[in-house]
Amino acid sequence: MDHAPQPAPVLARLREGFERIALVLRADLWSAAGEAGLNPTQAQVLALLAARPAGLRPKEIAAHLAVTAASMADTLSALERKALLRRTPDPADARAVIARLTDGGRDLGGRLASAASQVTAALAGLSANEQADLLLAQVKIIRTLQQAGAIPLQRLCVTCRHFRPHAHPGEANPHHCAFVNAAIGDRDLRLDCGEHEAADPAVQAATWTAFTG
Amino acid sequence: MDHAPQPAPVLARLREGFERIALVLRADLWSAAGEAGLNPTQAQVLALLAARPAGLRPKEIAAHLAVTAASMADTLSALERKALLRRTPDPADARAVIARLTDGGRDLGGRLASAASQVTAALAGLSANEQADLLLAQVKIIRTLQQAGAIPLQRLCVTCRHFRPHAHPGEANPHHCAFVNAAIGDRDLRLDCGEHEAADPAVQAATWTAFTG
DNA sequence: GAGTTATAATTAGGAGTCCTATGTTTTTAT
DNA sequence: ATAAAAACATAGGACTCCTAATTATAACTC
Repeated sequence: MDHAPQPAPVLARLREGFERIALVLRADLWSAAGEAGLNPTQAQVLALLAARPAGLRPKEIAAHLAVTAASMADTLSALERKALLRRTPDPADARAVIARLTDGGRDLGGRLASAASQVTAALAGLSANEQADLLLAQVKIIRTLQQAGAIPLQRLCVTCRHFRPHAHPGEANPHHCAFVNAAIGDRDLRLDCGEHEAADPAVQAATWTAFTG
Repeated sequence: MDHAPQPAPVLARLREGFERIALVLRADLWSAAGEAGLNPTQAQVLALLAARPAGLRPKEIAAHLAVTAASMADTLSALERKALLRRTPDPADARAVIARLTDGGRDLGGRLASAASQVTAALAGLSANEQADLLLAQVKIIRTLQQAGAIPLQRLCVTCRHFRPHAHPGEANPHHCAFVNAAIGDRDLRLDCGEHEAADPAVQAATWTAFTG
């Protein structure tokens, strides 16, 4: 009869795994940002806005990074001081503001978004199939989080009106993106596509069924 | 001829996925910690030490959480002020100190480690197979990070001298843990086992080959 | 064994995140 | 028209997190 300590349930261990990896991501961010004279939060804002040429409102940025709007105001002021970002009035709403990167900010943000990372290096050790499965799992998790309201709307292929799941059954790249008019596979799925256009809720549900079915 | 923007390579998108999930983890940590009057860093220390009854040195804690020893001294002082932690001299080294949780700290740390989380809820939406595959991918990533020196030594099954990969070939739980003397499957792999004892490097390599091969 | 170098921890000083609460302005609802 | 709601900013405060310097001990080197 064994009396081993009770192992944590699998869900808790999976969360633990994400937490371990998250710590490395944060460390990577510190080193990449530090070289540019920034801190992690500033770097995250830059990387986010580099993918959003039209800019975002402070409130939206705060939601994406899971901080309050007041905290984000601090960070935006810091970035504005460094001439990496500009806040301009929103013509559509006189209360609001749009935060956009300056040319320098866009440069730096792009570099940060594609900076080398120890996590990226570790991911390279997985096989192509493992990478595809992992991306698929991430898409499922992120979609669930989005549906639960835990994160703002994400620009995922699987919620996009251009996405046609299993349009090419049996082939290596079974899905299709009507925007680029090309066949794509699981490993090509995007998490933040600049061309994303949200499909109708009903269409999204049907797409999801077809995608996972 | 299409001129769509170049999609980020799959490794960058996988990292992006981890970053999204990491943000939710951080938000979860804020809410769980906030109810206890703590902040995320303090909560992480508590959760880490709750699994280490023997305590850890400040330097080790700092390495686990990827901050400097100086920063960790701040946090340990804060926790000591709240009577959740005590620092005692290390008998083996008069320069050093051992940080251990008080009874109250252990209580709280245990509760934080198993607190509800939006990520856990999202993970519940994956099938049992997907969960096992995801855990397996995490183990591979974490082991690679460990080997690269990006994170301190982790107490993984796959580096433990009690672990016998594929000791029961063909069965649902093919592996075996000699410590608890029980068959275990991929979904039972632990990331921070209290009973972990590191195997010899040569044995670790052989175990890994047998495990993945 | 004496002297040098390395290590563990902390403190000091400063920048900056991040919170809650409050205030200001504009929009929307009644 | 008035009230309620929303977007942003500021104020005040706790605390993280960094680098650099300090103290004490340990571990080498000759």
